[in-house]
Amino acid sequence: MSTPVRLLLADDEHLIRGALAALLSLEEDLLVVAEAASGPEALAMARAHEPDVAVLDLQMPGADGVKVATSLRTELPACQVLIVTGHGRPGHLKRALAAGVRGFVPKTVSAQRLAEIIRTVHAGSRYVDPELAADAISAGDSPLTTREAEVLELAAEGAPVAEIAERAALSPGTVRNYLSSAVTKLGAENRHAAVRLARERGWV
Amino acid sequence: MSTPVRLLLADDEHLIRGALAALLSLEEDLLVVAEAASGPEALAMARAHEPDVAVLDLQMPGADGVKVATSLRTELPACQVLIVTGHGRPGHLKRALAAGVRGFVPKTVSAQRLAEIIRTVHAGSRYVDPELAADAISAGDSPLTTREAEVLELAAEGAPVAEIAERAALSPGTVRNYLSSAVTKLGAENRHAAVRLARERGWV
DNA sequence: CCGCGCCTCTGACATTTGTCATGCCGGGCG
DNA sequence: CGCCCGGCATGACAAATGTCAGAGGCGCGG
Repeated sequence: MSTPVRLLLADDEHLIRGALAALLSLEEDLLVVAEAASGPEALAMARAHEPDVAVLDLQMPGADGVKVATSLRTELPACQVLIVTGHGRPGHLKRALAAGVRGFVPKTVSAQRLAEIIRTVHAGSRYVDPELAADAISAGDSPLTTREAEVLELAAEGAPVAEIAERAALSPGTVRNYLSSAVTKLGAENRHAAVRLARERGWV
Repeated sequence: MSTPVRLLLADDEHLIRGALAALLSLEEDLLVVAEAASGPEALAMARAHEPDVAVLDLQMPGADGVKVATSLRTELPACQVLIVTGHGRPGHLKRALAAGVRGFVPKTVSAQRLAEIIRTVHAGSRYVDPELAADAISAGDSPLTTREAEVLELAAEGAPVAEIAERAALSPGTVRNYLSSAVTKLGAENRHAAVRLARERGWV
């Protein structure tokens, strides 16, 4: 155990981040070199400190964990990314993995486990929480086409068809068609239930 | 400082709870005597250990922090309740205060501050995060009547009017009237936007 | 006691949806 | 090359929603 693993912690909740930093610092082979409270800040900190492992919260102001991971992938290829999340939605895991994230764990793990996982990730292996993985597999891939997902996303705010049509530069009729097919594919009662379902599965 | 303040920590995120317990234990006058990961568990722990202060997360499985606080109020009047929350919605604060909660803080505070606030609450004072308080004041009271809120809540899942009517034991026409008046009061485009608004303000 | 606000319902109407059939275009694939 | 799929659109019809007017009952405060 020569040089310690240099960590970047990013989470918008001060309480959590501070507590985490303190706990991880107790581990002799881990060293927290930077902390951030938002996506952009995390990126800046990473550039400045070049950590070995970045522990990112999935939901942060500015840019979410996956977006930050994507940027890091090209800017600091040597830095492994580990995503920590409160409520893990299946789709997020998929997106994260696609972005080159090496680890994905829920906040329900203990600090002990997290430390181990950080070491695992730093060693070059991947680690995905078994339960989240199972969810992701059972949820399967999104059956929605690009446009269907796009329209569904716009519908999420409860906007009427006319507004969605305008914002998506589509005819109102087309919007209704997409909405309709999305609703059918998801087996939902109506567009709003469809939005809920798609959200739950992380497809939007 | 003769006897330490006995604490109950309740949060469904292991990582946070553990980290918090460790950090707060560093304070000489604070002692974590029990931990819980859900509403019911928190209640059981409180009964078993009779803590001086209960630090509860707002969102927990089973029963949320406010519900737990309400129960504690009658069962353990000596136990002061402090609510910690991730995203503080104005309405929640109001509900919490009405339930006899003594403190309400966002997770963005530092552990240091939290320790101080715990002491404040234990001493019998109240503490509410200034920013959340400002939000709550500017958001004002809910303009919705009991039934309007009730119906809106049922509508939140995207259920059709017929189902809402059945679940609320009302006639479909009445449901539509309530929905309509709620939508007007909130200045929303339609029921779904109304649900979003009411949620943001913590009125549902 | 009277009025007011809330709860409840009905009926009617305009508008917004959901659903379906149908058509055109363009890109990939056997 | 021909076919199918996805994107895009129209038109038409049925069903769900939003909006209004009106009306009876109940409880509370002036």
